[in-house]
Amino acid sequence: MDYKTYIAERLTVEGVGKEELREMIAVPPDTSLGDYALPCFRFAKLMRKSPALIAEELAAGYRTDGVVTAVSAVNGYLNFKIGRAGLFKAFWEDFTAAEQKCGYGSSDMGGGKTVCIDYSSVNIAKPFHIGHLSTTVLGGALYRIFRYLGYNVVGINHLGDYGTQFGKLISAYRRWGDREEVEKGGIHAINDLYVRFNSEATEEMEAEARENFRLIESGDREANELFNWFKSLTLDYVKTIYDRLHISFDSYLGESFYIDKIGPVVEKLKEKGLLTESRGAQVVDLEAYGMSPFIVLRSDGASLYATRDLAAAFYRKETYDFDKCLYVVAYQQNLHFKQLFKVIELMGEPWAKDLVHVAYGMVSLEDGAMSTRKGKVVWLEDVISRSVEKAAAILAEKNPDLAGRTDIAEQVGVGAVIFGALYNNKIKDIVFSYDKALNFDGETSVYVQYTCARAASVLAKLGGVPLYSGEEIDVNAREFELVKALSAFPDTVKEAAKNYEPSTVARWCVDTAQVFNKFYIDCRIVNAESETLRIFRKSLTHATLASLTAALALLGIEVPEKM
RNA sequence: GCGCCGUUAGCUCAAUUGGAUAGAGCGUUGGUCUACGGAACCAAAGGCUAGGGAUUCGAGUUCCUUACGGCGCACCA
Repeated sequence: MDYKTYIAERLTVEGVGKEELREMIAVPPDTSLGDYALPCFRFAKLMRKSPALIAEELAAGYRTDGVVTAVSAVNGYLNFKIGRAGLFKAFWEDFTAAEQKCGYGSSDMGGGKTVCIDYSSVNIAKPFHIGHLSTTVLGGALYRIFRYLGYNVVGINHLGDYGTQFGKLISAYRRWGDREEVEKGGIHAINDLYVRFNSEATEEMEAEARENFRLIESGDREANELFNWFKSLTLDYVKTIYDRLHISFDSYLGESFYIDKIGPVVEKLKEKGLLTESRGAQVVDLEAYGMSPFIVLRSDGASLYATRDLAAAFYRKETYDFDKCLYVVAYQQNLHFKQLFKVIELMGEPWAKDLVHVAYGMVSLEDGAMSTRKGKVVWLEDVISRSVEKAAAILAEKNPDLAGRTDIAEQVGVGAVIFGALYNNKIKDIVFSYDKALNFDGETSVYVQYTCARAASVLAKLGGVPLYSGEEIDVNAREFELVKALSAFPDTVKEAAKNYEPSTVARWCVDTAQVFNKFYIDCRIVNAESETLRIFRKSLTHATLASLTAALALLGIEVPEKM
């Protein structure tokens, strides 16, 4: 049991539930005040007494024991001191119990409920640029975090595989393309053709492109052969990147899949009387909600991206009966999702409230916005390979005799790219620079991995020493800090899920690594002063390594044993 | 013009969702190894939390307002 729960269960405040009390318990800014604290100000109105008096009365009424050894009332705060002896015991029980299930910090709070996560969602024929990194690693991290909390998770790559751009691509290929060149150059060769078409296109060529797209739709064999070839080249390409980033999906159903599912949804909109005609298009009027109309069908009768999203939402609800459906998409599309969710709500679907737009910030370059058409882009595979090259170079210098250097460089280099994208609040905009992306110093995954390697190295030296088995121990300040940091991990994972914010986990990794390094500097582990202490510190080191490894794994980052 | 988001140390960012003296990293300056990995650790300097108002025991956090920046606002995705 964790300390917050322990304290809450032994407190009685009239009119306040145990769960609410637990939520209110905070960690004081200074350990000398106490280890946990309950601010009593909120009770003042209810009880018609001053917070200071309430805190004093609660302090007087609290029975201390071996776990909570002292309570004190200071300025309206009720402060609790946790007994240093026996402190580790409680943590260790939690830790080992969880280790035997799915790992420390895991939980069954999801109860098998389903969460759909729409993320990464690549466009056919377009290479990955740095702007795609956020949705990919954010989605991947949320996927693993929810799974760790006992949810059934469905990862969906909503492929952009429908639209006139594919007609353009076919036109471009037929004009300038060459089978061998495309096979050799892969997706970048395709992209070059597309870029060229956009810069050289005349009215005539645009018309031809529209015709080519119509051919794809109507099932023309040659057009579809070409399109499917582009599609498979794209999927092969993105899978190599997903493999390196440790990302996977349960579904690759793209926009084209929903074309024949649009009809019934449009019918339903009609039935509900939501569809009106405006400027020749079929729309849902959202003026009453301060939004522009949601266009369902264009004036030529064709569907739009929004229509396919609508059909996809219904399909997902029917197929997976999700408890939540997340869309990990940049905030650029705030309005689109607000409209989409509102339309579903207006259709009378109660699950409209379970749709969540997980919005994140935009990436730009130091000299402005990226532009594929202008060729002003940073490709993701370049960033990854430069990061891995840098890791390899440092490894060759610092640890030239290390076995398996190639794999370790991959773990370190790729980890740095992922971690960099997950460390800050997702809503923040990012100005990409290689300097920052390839930074291995300070608050980085490299620091955390290095800390793990240190821990692993110590553990290797302690092979024969048993793990902790319940002895009473005096815990010093450094050790205590570490136990406290480790104890915070389960709540950290839950908070990350609640706010759809993996950075919470990334922050915890760095904080905990810092605390461990201080402990490591100040406390002898291998040559501890006594056997009891050696067992205890080994166990603490073991728990740190296991927790950090689990936390990084949630983010998609591996931990090398040596580096 | 309207809407949404952002603004915290020189730079990049945190802040337990309204709590006690706003914390880290980078950079700068100065230190620490005859102990387990120096990709480490310690210390110093650096803040009117963009400006102004309001709410209350208490505001970086909530509300109003101004400024600056980003994004969006009808048949692209």
